[in-house]
Amino acid sequence: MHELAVEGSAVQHLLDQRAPLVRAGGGELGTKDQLVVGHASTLRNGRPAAQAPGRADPNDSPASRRGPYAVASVSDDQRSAAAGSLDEQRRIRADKVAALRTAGVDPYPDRFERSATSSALQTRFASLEPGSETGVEARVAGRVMLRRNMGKLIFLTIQDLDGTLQLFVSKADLGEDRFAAVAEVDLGDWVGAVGEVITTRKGELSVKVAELRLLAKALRPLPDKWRGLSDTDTRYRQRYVDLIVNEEARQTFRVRHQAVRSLRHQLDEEGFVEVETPVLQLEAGGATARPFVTHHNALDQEMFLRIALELHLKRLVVGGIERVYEIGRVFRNEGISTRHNPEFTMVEVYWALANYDDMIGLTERMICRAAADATGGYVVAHPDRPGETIDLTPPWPRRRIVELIAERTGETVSVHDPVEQLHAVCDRLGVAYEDWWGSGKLVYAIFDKKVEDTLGHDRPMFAFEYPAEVSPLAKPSPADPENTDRFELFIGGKELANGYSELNDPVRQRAMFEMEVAAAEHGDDEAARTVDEDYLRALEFGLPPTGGLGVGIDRLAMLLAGQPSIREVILFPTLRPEQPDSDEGDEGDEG
RNA sequence: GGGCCGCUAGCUCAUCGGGUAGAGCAGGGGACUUUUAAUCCCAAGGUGCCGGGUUCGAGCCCCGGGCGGCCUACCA
Repeated sequence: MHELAVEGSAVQHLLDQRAPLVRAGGGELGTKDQLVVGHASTLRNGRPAAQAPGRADPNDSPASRRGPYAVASVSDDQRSAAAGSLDEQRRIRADKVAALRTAGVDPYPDRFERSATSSALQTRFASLEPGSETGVEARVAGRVMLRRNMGKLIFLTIQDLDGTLQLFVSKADLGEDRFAAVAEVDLGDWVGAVGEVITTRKGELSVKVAELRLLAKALRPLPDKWRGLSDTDTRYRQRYVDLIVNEEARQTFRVRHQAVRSLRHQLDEEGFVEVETPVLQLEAGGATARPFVTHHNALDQEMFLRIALELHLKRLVVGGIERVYEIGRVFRNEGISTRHNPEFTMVEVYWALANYDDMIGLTERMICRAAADATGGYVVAHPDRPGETIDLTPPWPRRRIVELIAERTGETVSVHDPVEQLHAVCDRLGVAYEDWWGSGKLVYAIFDKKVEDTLGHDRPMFAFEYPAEVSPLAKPSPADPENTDRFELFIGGKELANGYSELNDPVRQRAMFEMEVAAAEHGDDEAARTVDEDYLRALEFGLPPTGGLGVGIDRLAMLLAGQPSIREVILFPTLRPEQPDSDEGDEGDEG
C-alpha cells in the first residue's frame, strides 16, 4: 500500500508534499463498496487537489498539524487517528475523494447548469397537495445540510443561496450502484440534482432525484446540525462556517448590503457622482485619529492609510464635481471594541452650493430610506436596550449642543466662557481635561462625556453648533465665528453621522491646520502633524459653498440589523493572530 | 489599556470536597421505502488553551502566558 514512490511529475510531487490526506489509506474502506479501488497515485490532474486541506490553513490546531498526516512518510499504524476525531473524519472524506478519482469521477467538476433555486421552487410550488407529482423537471444545487438515510430511501436537505430544499432519493429510481454513491455523500458536500419536482406524503416539496452529482467534496465536518456554531471567536475567524450554519449571520449581511445599496440609490437619484480616492496618502487628514503607517519601497516614502475621505472629496468639488460621494474603507490605529474596528466603512458626501442644513435633510432621507429598504419600516430595535425600539420616522429633532448640555447637566456653558470657568464646570461634572484646551474643546468635552450617550434613544437626534476649536474643517457660523455650522446625528446614544458647512476660506483653513499642528506639539497624538499644503492650494482655486456629510456604515448596519457588536456586521473583523507562532518569530511581542 | 468571566471530543454542553472525564449531534458498523434535528441497536472518539507550581495525586487549587466575551477608557 505504500509504494508512494511516485511518478516523476513536479505537480505530482507537490501534491504528495501538500496533500497527504488525499493519499491516506483507503484500506479501512476496503470492505465497503466499489468505490474503493486504490489510492490516489492515479490522480489524473493535480489542480483540484492542489487546494487540498491541512495546509496554508492557520486554523489547524497544533495537534492536527503535528498529527500523523502532516508527515509524508508515515507508516500505516502511525496513521490511525482517533476514531471520530477531526483527523479521522477528514481522512475518511479524503479517502472518498481518492476512491472517486480512481473510479473516474471528478470530485471537483467544472460546472452545473441550475434551472431553479430553492426559493424559486418553494414559491412556484407553494401550494401542492401532499403526494403530488408535477411532471416538472428541475436542476437544483446546493450544500448538503441534513441527511436522513432510510434504508432504500435517502432524504437530503440542501441549502443554496436563498433557502433550503429537500432531495428525495429512492433506490428503486437510481439502482443499486448509484444509490450507494448517494449514500457516500457527506454533510457539507456540494451537490447538484436533476429530477422531478414532487411533494412527499407529508407534503414536503422535494426534487425526486434522477441524477445526483457531487459538485465539491467537503473534507471538514460541519458544526452541530442543530446547535450550530456559537463560539464568537470561531464565528468571526471562520466566517465561511458561520454563514453556512447561521441564518442570522446571513440575514445581518443581507441587511447591510441592502442598506448600502439604498444609500447609493438615494445619492445617485439626487445626482451625486460616486468616486474613489486614495487609500495610501502622504498625510492622513480629515479627522482626528492616529493613522496606520506604512512604507512604499520604490518611492522609499513613508505613507499613511487614510483616516477619512474628506480632503480628497472636497478637492473634487473644487474640480467641479459638484455632487460627489465615496463609500470607502478608512483606517484608524486606535482601540478595538464592540463599537470600533480598526478598518471601517464610511460614506462621505459633498454637495456644492448646499450648507449644513441641507445636509441634515439629506442625512434624514438617506437613513430613512436605508431603514425602509433594509428592514421594511422605520421602527428598529434599540441596539443596547432589549425590548425598546427607536422610531426613525422623520423629521428628527435638532438641538444646539449648549442647550442639550444645560438640559442634561444643569450647567450653562458657552464657547465664550473663560477657560477657568469651564474648568470649574468640568470639575463639578467629573470631566477630565488638559491644561492647553481652549473653551471650545472644554465645551465639547462636556458634551461628549455627559450628553452624547443620552441622545437618540426614542428617536434620532441632531445636535448642532459645534465649537470651531474641535471643527477645523467646518465653516464658522455667520453669527459667531467661535462656533461652526456643524451637526452630528445620534441614534441610540451613538454618533452615526457628522456633517457641516465646509470651511472654504483658505486663509482660515491654514490657521486651523496650524492650530492642529500646535495641538500635536502639545501632545495630542490624534491631531494632524502637518499642514496639508496641497489641500490649501486646492482651496485657493476656490471651493464653492459646500455641505459635507459622513455616515458610519458599520454603525448604520448595526442599527438596522439589530446587532450590538460591530464585529457582527463586518464579515472579517480585525482579530488577534490565531496562533502566535514562536517559530515565525519576526514580530516581537511588542509593537 | 484596566476590571470581571470563560476556554473540556469536529460542534454544543455536562461533571467533581482536588482521585487522570460524560452526553447529544457529527463520524464508524448495522436495521429501516416517506423522513423533517428521522428513529433504533452496536462500537469508538479527550495533550481538559499553553507553561510552571503546590500535592501521594490537578481539568479543578496557586502563579505566569495565550485567545475570546462582557463592562470600562477613546474615536466613528
